[in-house]
Amino acid sequence: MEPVPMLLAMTYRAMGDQFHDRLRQIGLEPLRPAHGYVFRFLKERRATTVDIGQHLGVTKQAAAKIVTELDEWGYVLREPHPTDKRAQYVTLTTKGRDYLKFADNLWSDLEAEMAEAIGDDTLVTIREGLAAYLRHVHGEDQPGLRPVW
Amino acid sequence: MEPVPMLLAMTYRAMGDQFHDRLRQIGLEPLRPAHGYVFRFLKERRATTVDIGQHLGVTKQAAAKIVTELDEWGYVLREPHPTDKRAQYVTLTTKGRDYLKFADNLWSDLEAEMAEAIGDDTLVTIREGLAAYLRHVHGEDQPGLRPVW
DNA sequence: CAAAGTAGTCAACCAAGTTGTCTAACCTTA
DNA sequence: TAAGGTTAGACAACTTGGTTGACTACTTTG
Repeated sequence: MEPVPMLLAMTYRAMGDQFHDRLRQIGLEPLRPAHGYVFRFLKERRATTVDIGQHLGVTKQAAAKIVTELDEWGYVLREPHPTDKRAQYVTLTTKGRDYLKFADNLWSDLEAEMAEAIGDDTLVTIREGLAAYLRHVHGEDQPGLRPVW
Repeated sequence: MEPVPMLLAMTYRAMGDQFHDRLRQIGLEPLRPAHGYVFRFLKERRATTVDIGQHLGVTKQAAAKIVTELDEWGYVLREPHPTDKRAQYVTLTTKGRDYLKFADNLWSDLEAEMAEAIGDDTLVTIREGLAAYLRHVHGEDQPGLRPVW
């Protein structure tokens, strides 16, 4: 019997590959997973580079590289922090929000197909089961998002 | 609602981190995931470097590096292929088998804890659900194992 | 107000992959 | 059975995406 993490890794890759394929099929430039996760993070809150690094589970330097890329490509911009002169808030541009919206739709499609393949209730159970495990292991604070192969 | 792949990635990492921590707590040198996956692959079959690369989802050159490491560390050895003079079979040494056995016990422990945290039946559903999805997407041939961050 | 801590940047480095090239051996197939 | 295409493995150069370390400017705390 295969260990659960292998199943997780394979499924992660399978879904990611499909996502990636369809994105470029449509002609939208396929960013890396990290970029998408940054968008999603910024959608809900204002955040500094350090915050982003923490969320992704990488160093602030690595996060800074990603933010710089996204900035150059026009998906985010940096604005001065209102009270802390060292810091900057990174925020989504309209282009960034549009990309996220589009990607979310694509994810929905993929999940719908998954639900069709394995059953709606099964998918719900997977979702909730994994979430529950993460809460159990990590309590409140989010774990690193990056898989570390 | 978070996309499923994020949950997969976070869970993969959470379990992997725990595994890693306990391994070194015990004093056993913690190899990388790829090494463990190679052991598991070799347990069941004789395989060449190319086979291993395919299984992991990397190029044969990348696989060759891993095999060389494992060889130097004494976990595997290469023996001549009986009929094909170009090829070599990679096989587990006793040290390799011992490591695998140990790691498997550790995985069992972790899964048992997971089962306790989220319920036995939930874990079974996750297992079978993911496996079913993979069959649905990939048919018979195994997908690449490496997550590709 | 001094000391310790933090955000961001720069630079050097490293790990783990990639592509490309080559040789020797293998597999048609005509 | 020779010829042309394919394959296993090795070697080398390179790319990617991270790391650690050092430093400045600013902030927080005692």
